[in-house]
Amino acid sequence: MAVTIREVAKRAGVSIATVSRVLNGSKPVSDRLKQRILEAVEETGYRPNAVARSMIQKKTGLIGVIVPEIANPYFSGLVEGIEAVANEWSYYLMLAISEKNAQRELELLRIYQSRQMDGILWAAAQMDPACRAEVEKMNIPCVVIGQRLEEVCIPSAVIDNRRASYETVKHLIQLGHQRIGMIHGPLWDVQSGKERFEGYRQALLEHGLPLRDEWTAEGLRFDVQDGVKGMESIWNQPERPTALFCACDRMAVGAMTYLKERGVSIPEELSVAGFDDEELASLVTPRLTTVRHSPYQMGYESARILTDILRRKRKSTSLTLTLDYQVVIRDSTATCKELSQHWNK
Amino acid sequence: MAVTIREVAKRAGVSIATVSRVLNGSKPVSDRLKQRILEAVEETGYRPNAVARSMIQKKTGLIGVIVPEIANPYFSGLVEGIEAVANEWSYYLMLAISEKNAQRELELLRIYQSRQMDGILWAAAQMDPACRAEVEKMNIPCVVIGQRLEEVCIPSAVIDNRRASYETVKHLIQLGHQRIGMIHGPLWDVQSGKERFEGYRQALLEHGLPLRDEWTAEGLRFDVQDGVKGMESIWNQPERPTALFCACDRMAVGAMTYLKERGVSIPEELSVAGFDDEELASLVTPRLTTVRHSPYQMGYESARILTDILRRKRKSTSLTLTLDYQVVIRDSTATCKELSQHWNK
DNA sequence: TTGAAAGCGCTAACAA
DNA sequence: TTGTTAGCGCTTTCAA
Repeated sequence: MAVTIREVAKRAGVSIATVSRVLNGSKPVSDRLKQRILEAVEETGYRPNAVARSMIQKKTGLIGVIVPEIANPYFSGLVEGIEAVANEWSYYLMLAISEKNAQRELELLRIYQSRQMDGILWAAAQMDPACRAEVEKMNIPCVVIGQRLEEVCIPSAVIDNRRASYETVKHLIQLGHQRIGMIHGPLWDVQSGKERFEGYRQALLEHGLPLRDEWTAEGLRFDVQDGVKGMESIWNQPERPTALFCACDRMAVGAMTYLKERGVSIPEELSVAGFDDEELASLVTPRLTTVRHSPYQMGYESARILTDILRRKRKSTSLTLTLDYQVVIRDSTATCKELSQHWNK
Repeated sequence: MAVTIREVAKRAGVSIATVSRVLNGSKPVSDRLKQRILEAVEETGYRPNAVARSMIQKKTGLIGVIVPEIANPYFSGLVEGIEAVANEWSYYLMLAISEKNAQRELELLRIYQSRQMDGILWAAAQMDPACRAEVEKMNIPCVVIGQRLEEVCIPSAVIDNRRASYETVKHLIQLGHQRIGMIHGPLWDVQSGKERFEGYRQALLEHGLPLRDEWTAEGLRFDVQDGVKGMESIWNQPERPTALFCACDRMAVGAMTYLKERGVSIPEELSVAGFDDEELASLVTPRLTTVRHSPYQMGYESARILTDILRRKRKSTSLTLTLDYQVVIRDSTATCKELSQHWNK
């Protein structure tokens, strides 16, 4: 049996209320008793039961975090940013992984309600109707990360994936590329899948360039292997693109790996651009042109919004915080060879 | 105010005990009442208060996890492995980051006791005496990850870092290298710092090779920058090593980056080996020789030990689980040039 | 099969 | 300044 406040009180010869007051500094207690109580605490190794306290105070000091996965620098960076804010305001985190499974996400939202989280941070890959309904009717403040939710009264933090993709593809176009392919993610993934693809699509359309199925490939897991496979299918087309945009750096690196193994030189024969600017991007050869954004900052800002709400510094109403990004041009993209040959004529 | 069991009971016209019995299936309840209660639950959107339940049952179903950092593939892999086990046995996780700060680790151990964790998983970078004392006297089962604790009665999971380093350096020696340097981590980091350095040291000594200060460098953060700086100081020595062992892949990649920028070819002019085999290792050029081990498995196995203890399938006594590793030879290490020249004479 | 009532360990209102 | 006591929301005896 763990030591309780009763035992400490008995040992110090005071009432449990006095012990509580000393430990919480909630009311003045004479130095003499304080001394005795502190000694009794020390002797018994008493640790106040935070569960009992939560029960009375109707708050747990806990923030529930839901991420699709964690062994991915994007989400681990996110969690790190969240942890920084939690630490700052003395909140503690519960962490669960949804595996991008809507059923599981719903279950987790319910479990976090049951467990009386003070707030919830939810990095949602998609936005399932049942989950959305749950979040809307739930009476725990929740910030959704990576999903715009303007129609409902839930704050969220995102980056403008579509615009970032658009700009990256535009960079390729400005280098003279006319045949631009893409390895994209699953389109049900609203943020990194759909929006990034749409930005690509829009850039091509607006510049009157062809959007050809043979030059696009879908990867389901945003990993290196997706990039290898995607590149293989694209590279085996009779007519090849001169530039490739990938929905994430890992896909881009996979594509580069495929090409390197075949002695295709980058960017001479194919320009490649990625997205995310993870550490990897500047370590591969050639260094990857990509979109830099900060998952840490995303986590930090989302958690700030949540703690602001919890501290009643802010209302829990609709709000979409759009964070910055930056297209970082490195060595994997270059002027289109065909174009320069054209000039040389 | 959130809905309580009282409200559900009133609505269904039964006692709160009956509601509890239906929701927990703890005792038989007539179908008629069961029906009414389930409806009332549905109508009110009642979510049982898990905090109140924990209070009575004296268990929370929570596992407290402490890691030094999370935006690092080693620890995020670890957490993923832990999560898999937690999920399997319906435990939930609390996650906190210690930033390798012993003071903070102690605080976290106490907070987790206060918060009534059923068990604790602690990835300790060092082993501070105060923390060790806390863990020993604590009456919550704890598994320490990455620290051998045979003297105390605490289970732990580790890999044999010293032996893995030894073997990697031996691989370099077998390639004919006689002048072998190392970029190591801080020596207070028992696992990745001290043990890996000792393995290197032992290999040199046993083979009668020189251990020279000018060929070793210490990095404090196990990052790419540590590798760049370390390589710089080593490469600027009048006499240079022909091979380099690094305490982690990032350091190795940093060293390679430094050399590449100076047009030094790897492995011709310098063989480089790393440790960890993170994804990065097989994506850089040349692909890195390194030590493969699995943080996921480490997390999984540690969590298994803990859940076994919690399910009373295992006693909470001393036990050190040593996981496997494997030296993966790739393209960044090759026969010592000086040796082959020697042969060619 | 059901209900009444006694706590779990603590905080906070009320009394002294 | 200190102690007494009433719960927080639930599970689990015990009795009916």
